[in-house]
Parts: sequence; C-alpha cells; structure tokens
Amino acid sequence: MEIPSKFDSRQVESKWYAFWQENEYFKSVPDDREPYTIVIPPPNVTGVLHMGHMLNNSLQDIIIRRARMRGFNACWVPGTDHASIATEAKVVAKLKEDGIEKSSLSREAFLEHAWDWTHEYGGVILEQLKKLGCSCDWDRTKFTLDPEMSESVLRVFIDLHNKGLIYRGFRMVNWDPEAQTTLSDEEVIYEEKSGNLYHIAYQVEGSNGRVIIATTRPETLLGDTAVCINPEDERYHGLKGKRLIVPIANRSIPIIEDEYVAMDFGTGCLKVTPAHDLNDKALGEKHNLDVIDIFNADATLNEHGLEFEGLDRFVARKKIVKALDALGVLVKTELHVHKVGTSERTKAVIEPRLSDQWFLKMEQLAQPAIEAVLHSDEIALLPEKFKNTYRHWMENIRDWNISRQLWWGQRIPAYYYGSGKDDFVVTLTPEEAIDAAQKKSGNTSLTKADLQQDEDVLDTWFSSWLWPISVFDGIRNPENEEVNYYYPTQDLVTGPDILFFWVARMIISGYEFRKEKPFSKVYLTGLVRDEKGRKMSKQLGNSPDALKLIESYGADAVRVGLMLSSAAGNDLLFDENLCQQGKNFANKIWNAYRLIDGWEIEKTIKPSVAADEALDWYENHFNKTIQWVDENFEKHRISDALMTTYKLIWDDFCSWLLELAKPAYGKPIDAETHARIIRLFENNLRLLHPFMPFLTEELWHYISEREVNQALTVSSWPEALSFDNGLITDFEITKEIVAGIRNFRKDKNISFKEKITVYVTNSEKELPYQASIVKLGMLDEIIYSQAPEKINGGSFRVSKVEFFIPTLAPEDPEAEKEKLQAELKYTQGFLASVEKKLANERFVANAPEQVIAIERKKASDAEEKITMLQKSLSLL
RNA sequence: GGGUGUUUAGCUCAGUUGGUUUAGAGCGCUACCUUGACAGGGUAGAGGUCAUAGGUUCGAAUCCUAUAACACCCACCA
Repeated sequence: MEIPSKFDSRQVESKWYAFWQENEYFKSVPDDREPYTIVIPPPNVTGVLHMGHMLNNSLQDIIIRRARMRGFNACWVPGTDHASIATEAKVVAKLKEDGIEKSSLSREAFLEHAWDWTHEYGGVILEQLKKLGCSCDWDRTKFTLDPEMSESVLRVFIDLHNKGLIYRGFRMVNWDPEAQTTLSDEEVIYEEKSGNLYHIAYQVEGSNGRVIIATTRPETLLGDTAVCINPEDERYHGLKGKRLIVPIANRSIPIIEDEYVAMDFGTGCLKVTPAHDLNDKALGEKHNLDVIDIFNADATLNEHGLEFEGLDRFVARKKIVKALDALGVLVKTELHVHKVGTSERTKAVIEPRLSDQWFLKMEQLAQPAIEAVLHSDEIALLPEKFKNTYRHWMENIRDWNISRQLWWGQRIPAYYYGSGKDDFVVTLTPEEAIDAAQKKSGNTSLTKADLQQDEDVLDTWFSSWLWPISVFDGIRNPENEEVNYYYPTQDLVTGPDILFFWVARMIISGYEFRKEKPFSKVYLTGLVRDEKGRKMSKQLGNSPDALKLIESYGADAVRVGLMLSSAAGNDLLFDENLCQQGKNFANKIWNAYRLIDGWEIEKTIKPSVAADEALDWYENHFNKTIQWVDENFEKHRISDALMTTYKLIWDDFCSWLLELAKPAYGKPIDAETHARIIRLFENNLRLLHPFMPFLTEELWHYISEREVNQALTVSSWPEALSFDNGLITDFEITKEIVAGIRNFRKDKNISFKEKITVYVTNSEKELPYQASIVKLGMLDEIIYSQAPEKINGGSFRVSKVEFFIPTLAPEDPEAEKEKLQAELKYTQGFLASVEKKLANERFVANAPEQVIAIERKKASDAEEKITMLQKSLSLL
C-alpha cells in the first residue's frame, strides 16, 4: 500500500474508531481472564467536553488500553450524570427565554421539558469522547436517571432509613434564593466582598442608656430576639439582666451572656438572629430564644418585615439603613471586608435558612472509609498528599443534607398521610406506601388520595455515590455475575475538587453496600489552567474549544500534549503549543515509517556491520526502556512513561538507529536488517498505542495486511526481555564520540559530507561500535596510533581516549593550546574537589565503601586525563 | 484564623527514600546546516549561587528550624 506523504488525522481517526467499534474491541463480558475495570466519572448529561474532561479521559483511556494489551479483560464503563441543580438551572433558563416561568408549570410538565432537553443535548459529550479515542464499552452506557439506576437509589434511601441513618431535621441550611433550593456546604463558594459594618444603637428598656451593636446585615434586626455580651466584658456589666428595644420593630428583647462573643470585635455586643445565622441559631437554642424568620423563599421580606414587606433583602437593607439614620440610631458605618457565601451554580448570595430537610448520619458510615484509606491502605490516593485532606474532612464529617428543593432527580420516596411529625412512610412505590401507611397509622381506610409524596428530590451525589456498584446493578441484584466479576474496580481517575463530593462518598457506599472497596487506586489529576495560571472557566472564556483542538491537531496530538505536562496531581498549565508538539511527534513517526517503507529490499546482500551494531544496541535498549515505562505506569507517572517513549522513538530510534541502518542513497537494504527494523518499529507502535491510538493503528496496517483480530488495539503489550547493559552503556560513549567528531567539524568548518580520518592516539584497543562511529562520523577510517608528525590537526577527548583529526589548513597552535588548557583547568578543579573529599578522614571513615570506591575511580580517571592533557600540551 | 502543599534553566517540570563526575529533561532561545523520511527537520551551543537565613552531617536540591511568596483545602467573628 502506498503511504501518503502526510498524516491526515481527521480521516484516519474516524476510520479506525468505526473499525474498533464494528469489531467490538471495547466490549467486555465476564470471562475467565482477570478483569480490569474503570468506571468513568459521569459528566453532566447536557455538558460539553472541556479541557478537564480531556485530561481525565485521556488518562483513563491510556490506562485501559494498556490493560487491554496486557491481556486483562478491560472494561471501561461510560455514562452521564443528571446533575440536578445544573441541568434544572439550564432548563429553567431555556424556558424563561421562551417566556415560560417554571412556577407556571406543573411538576410533570416541567419534567417533560427537562427530558426533552436531556434527549436533545444528552449524550453529546459521549460522542465527543469518541472523537478523543476513548475505548469505552458503549453498550454499557448508563445514565443516573435510568429506571434501574433510580430504583437503586431509592432502595438505598429506604435501606438507610430503615437502619435509622436517614432522618428529617429542622436545620439551618444554605438556601439559594434564586434557585430556591438548598445547597450542600460543598456547593457554596465563599467570596471575599467588601461591605459595611453598621454600628447601630439599641435603647435600653426603661432608661436613656444605649447599647451599640455592630452588624453587616442591618435588615436582620427585624428578626433579632436577643443581644449577647461576653460575661467577662466589664464594659457591659451594668447591662446584665436588662432588656433592649429593637429599633424600627420596637420589640423588647433580652440581653444574654455567652462566652461565644468576642470582646475585641466590633463593639463586643452581638445581635442575635436565630433564624438567619448558624451561630445565632446555636445561641438561640442554648438560651431558649424565640425564632423570627423575616424572609420569604425568594429572600424578600415577609410580614415580619413590617413596612419593608415584599422588598428584596438588599433593597430592604438600604432602606432600613436610611430609616435607622433618620431615627438617629445609626452611629457609624465603616468599611468591612468579609467573606460571603455564594451559590456555585447561580452565584446568588446564600441565605442561611431554617427548613425541613432530610439528612444522612455520616459518622458511623465513614469509619470503614477512614480505615481503608488512612490505615489499611486498601485504597491508595495518588498523589499521597491528598490523604491529609481526606483525613481532615472525614474526621470532621458532618451529616449530609440529601434533600434538594428541585424537580429534576429522584423524588424522595416518603409519603405523608397526616400532619404529625412522624406521619409518613418510606417505600419504593406509591402502592406499597398505601399498605405501609395503613399499617403504621392503623387507619385501614387510607387511600392513594390521602397520601402526599415529599416534594423534594435527592442530591445528585446521592445517586453518583453508588456509581461503581449501580452500573453493574449491584444494588438491586447484589449477587449478579457482573458485579461479582467487575467489582471492585481498579482505578478511578478524577479531579481533586470532588474528592469529598464524590470519591469519599463512593468509598463509604462501597463498604456499606458491598462490604468492599469500590476501587484500589484513585488517581487525582490537577486542574487545567491557562498559560497565565488561571483556572479554565466559561466565565473567563479562557478554555479552548476541545473539539477544535482535536480537529486542528488530531486527537493523538492533543492527548500527547495533555499528557506531556500533566505530572500526577499537579495542576496543568495548558498551552496550545503542547498540542503542536504532539502533532510534530506524530509527523516524526509518520515520516520514520515513510523512510523505512521507501527502501528497496534486496535478499542477496548481507547486513552492514553498522546496522548490526545499531540493531543489537537498540534491541537491548528497547528492553531496558520497557522496564522503565512499565515502572512509570505502575507508579501512575503517565507523563514520565510518555516522555520516555517519546525520547526512545525520536532520539534513539529515529536519530540513531535509522541513521545507522539506513542504506546509502539509492541503494537497497538487505532483507534481514529490514525485517529486524520492522519488528522493532512494530514494538515501538505497541508501546505508543495507549497514548496515540489512531496514528499507531494506521501505521500498523501499513506495515502489513492484518487479519481482523490482529489489529493493534487488541495486540499485546511488549514484554520486557532481559538485556545486556554493557552494550547500552558502550553506546552512550559512542554517541559522545560521534558528537565530538561533529563538533570538531563545526569548529573547523569541515563539511559534514567530507570524509575525514580519525587517529586514536592513546589506545590500541578497538573502540566498540567502531563501524557506527565511521558511518555517523563520515570517516574514511580510524587509525589506532599517534598521528604522523608535522600533520596539522586538532584533538578532542571522550573520557580517557584522545582523538586526533588532521586538518588541511595549518592549525592555530594557540587556539588548540587554549582549548587544552581550559579542559585541563576544569579537570584539575574537578580532581581537587574529589581529592578534598578523599583527604577528609571522616569521609573515608564514615562513607560506605561503594561511595569511596566511586570517588577513588573519579580521582584516578581525572589524574589519567590530566596526564594525557599535559602530554598533548607539551607536544604543541 | 487553622491546615496542606509548592518554590530547581526564559517556560513547564523530573530529581525514586542524603553520595552516578562541578544538578537533568522537554519546549523555547542562539548559531550553523538544508534539493535524499521529516524546516512540523538536522547538528551544536548558551542558560541555574536548587526562594532566603540558619542548623544537622564526612557529605544537603534532598533532613530539621525560621522567614517570605504563591496555590489549594477547612472554618467563618457579628
């Protein structure tokens, strides 16, 4: 087959992806091989591929492809997440554009819109993963809202409820007034904002005295039910037991004492609003205070807002400040920088709010997950530094608020039959609920119409924490063949930003529902940042279009670009130049094959000595390199594994081996050399395939016609054979000698095409790889003796061997002398440092033998070299 | 405020449990080469007092202490 002069990534990529799929190479069913399983971190169903996904999924693909080649039954399960808040927000926004308010729709009608949206945009991201080359078993694609997946979630809810671990509580939660939903602590982002600290005077009841309190939220004074001072605070001892009048509201509230109040902040007097602040709520409970909630769900003021009723909280704040000022009780206003919680999704300022929520008790559940990561090392976090973060979170774990005031998600399977606190049942279906409710209430006349299902849905993470189990149906059918075979999985690859949201909770659920870890290794990638170090985000518009990158550079190139600088766990500063580097690499390999392919093969000629030398060396070097690459993979140092392979192919294979094995221009190559080169080239492709699947598969089929089951994707990973290290280290010297000759030519302005003779002046022993030196140095011959006298020329040295090269032009003895003297000076300096070490008695007494032997060798080598240099100098 | 981590060449990073010459790689840079696989290429070169100050040791980029800058996580004092 004629090979085109350019590698056309677009055409090649779609061709081979289709081929792989047609032949079901990525499909996995349980068999007698050992499984290697990865479950994908499910991206948002309506999301589009961004750089983080590219990094993440390239890594997973590299790992799973290598596992497949190593003979494991490789199974990579893809899927998507319903992402309740994010998706619902998108649907609401879309409806708004069409002039439809969510509040005007029934739950059913809204869900219909949401499903339409999901069907329209859902799965786009999975198609994009195919473009990247991801070798997922697409027949296994799951969606967290699939009926079976949802059923698993509900069963888990019921199970945990029956175990007494799920409870309802009236709690202070993070309320997003825009989305009108609760957010978990993890979904709140604290932003530093500059605001005002208002100092407001409260009148002491029954006297003319005033007390100044400081607050950043003056509007909440309408909900004040106490003012608190520190009992140690002597300034306020006179106030103990008195009451104050809240301005505007004109309510009387008590002064309470608690050590919680800091004496050195503000005025030392704290207004207490139990309905609108977590700490105030705690104080309120401790001191039995009333709770006055002044907000509606959308954070406008309610009837407690008096004349400000109906105003938005921020509008009300301004008006109230004005009103306070008018009353003469606004003592002063100072600038104050503080952190304000905002919603990760809507950016709205979070309102702490008391409401009825469902919670999952975490402390007991977390114990096995703590043990597995921190003590038994059943699960490894890579890099290890995340262990500390994990420990900190797990040991201070708080109950998980699992209810969300949304419609898009699994609706909480609790059915209320009365208004009492416990008048509800938790069942899988509404039908079961009737039975259960009749039993629990003792009222056998209860019908479906008497039951009211909880309006809330479950937190998205409450479905994704089951992912590694539920994708194999291990919740509903815990003994099925699939889950028993594939679970626990091997690796999880994800970002450290969801270590708590997701990773920790999967570990918890794994031990709770399967009594076993969900995965052995967690590979935490860094965040992808732009070249200025900023996090890539839509808002900044600094995230390159992932698909465009693939189109312009090719998927292989983008994968290489991402891997080249993504050291484990470190953030990745993404620069498009990296993709260019990947593309250049693809081009290099392509052209290497074009060179080999272009040779005419002649069976009757014998291999050249240089080719034999080079092939022997490369075979050994290749085996050594596989070992190193394997080691890097074991340590999950994927970028090192790639860089090692990159250098192996570019430098060792192309620059050294091919240059040495290459026949003279227009001449044929002998069949044996050709066959050996092809075999080595194939092995290179195997090593490279996980990183650059498309290019390597394409070349694999150019090399020869292959049967369907002999595609590279399903071939084997090269085995690390034994090697002769001596051959490898000798060649390093050869490289230095060749470089020395090239340098000399450049120095003396001798063309690289002009043949020269080299004298080895101080050694009778033939150099290893002599034919190679002759070929790459473009030498006539190597003569092992002093150069004849009166010949002009210069010299260079590699370790202890001196090389002399004659030159036509009379040599400038001064320049040569200078060069020698510089070299001499360096070597003497070096020797001095080594001798100083050796002269130190304590060094000789304390250092291990081996180290001393090395130092002695250094010294004697240096001495020899000095002798040689001095001799050469004296000859000049 | 508490914690964790980072700081090595212009840039991005290695440096494998203190001793492989007087510290490495890739990219970038500089000079030269270039009709014979590849200019998306080749050959060579320049470039670092390993953040700073102390300490431990025969020996420190590597261990300890302090300081500084940066990053992230946790908490959230009105």
